[in-house]
Amino acid sequence: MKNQTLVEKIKKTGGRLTKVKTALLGFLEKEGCPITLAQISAGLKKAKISANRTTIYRELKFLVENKIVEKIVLGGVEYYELISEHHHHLICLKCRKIEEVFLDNHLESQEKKIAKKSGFKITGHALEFFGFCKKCN
Amino acid sequence: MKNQTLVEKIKKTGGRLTKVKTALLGFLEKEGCPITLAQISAGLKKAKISANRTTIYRELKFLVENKIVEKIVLGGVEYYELISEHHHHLICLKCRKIEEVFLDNHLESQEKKIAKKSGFKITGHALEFFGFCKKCN
DNA sequence: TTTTATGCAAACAATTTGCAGGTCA
DNA sequence: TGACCTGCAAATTGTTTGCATAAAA
Repeated sequence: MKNQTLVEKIKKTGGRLTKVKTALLGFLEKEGCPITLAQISAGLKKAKISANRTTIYRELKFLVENKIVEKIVLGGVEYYELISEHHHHLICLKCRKIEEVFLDNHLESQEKKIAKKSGFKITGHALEFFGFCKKCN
Repeated sequence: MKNQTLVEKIKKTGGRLTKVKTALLGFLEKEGCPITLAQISAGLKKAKISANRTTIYRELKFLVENKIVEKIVLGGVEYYELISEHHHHLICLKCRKIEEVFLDNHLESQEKKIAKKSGFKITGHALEFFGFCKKCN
């Protein structure tokens, strides 16, 4: 884990910088895109940090509750990713590769229109694109 | 179940118009928005169609496989809805009410832009808006 | 009558909890 | 040291399967 703000965030929660937490955050940071619990588990094992499955569940729960990590569902599969600037996802339906997408705030006008029509107060949105990546196409 | 095309769709699959299937489709039709398995289960029970949980799982699986019903995940919760014209969802974070939203601008220009930039061939997208409905706000 | 649907119990899988011992600050 | 973290086993929850029976076509 290189990101200093992450260390600060953990400290603020009262949590400790344990071996597993450090490795887990480092892995999420390195990947830079949403990854599954299975990938996390495998990644830690590969890095010789053989954390128990229970511990990983607990650690992820802690990170999600403290708004350091976000749990998202893409195409029916659960992923975890570090919380960062608002963005969307581009998912390959074949190899499951996931890329981040940044839009030039194009949904705001839509949101306003929908809010007016429906009476909802809109606080956020989620947008994913599905398709096939360069390799798989 | 009033929709005749649904009956036709079922016939085409070789499936039978059983008591449970009829009630299940009728319920999805009546609701007109995504509902959870628990809601389905409760709804059937209320209508005096006490289907076993196993049966509901199997029935929904059948309907999803035959592209009559779609399984979606909104804010971490699984829902089922009848497959219909492409649309998006508006979800109340408090009472969980879900409304359908139809956009005039179908994100096509965005998709083209992203496709060009990323090399992905984009085949679809999912968009949800979160907020608070008129009552809860 | 023949094939598919259903219910029950049991199997299976995923996730959570209790507790004893280990680790970090 | 004292509070938190970890691993193990057991409990819980959610979903699927095997099999005998009931119902649709």
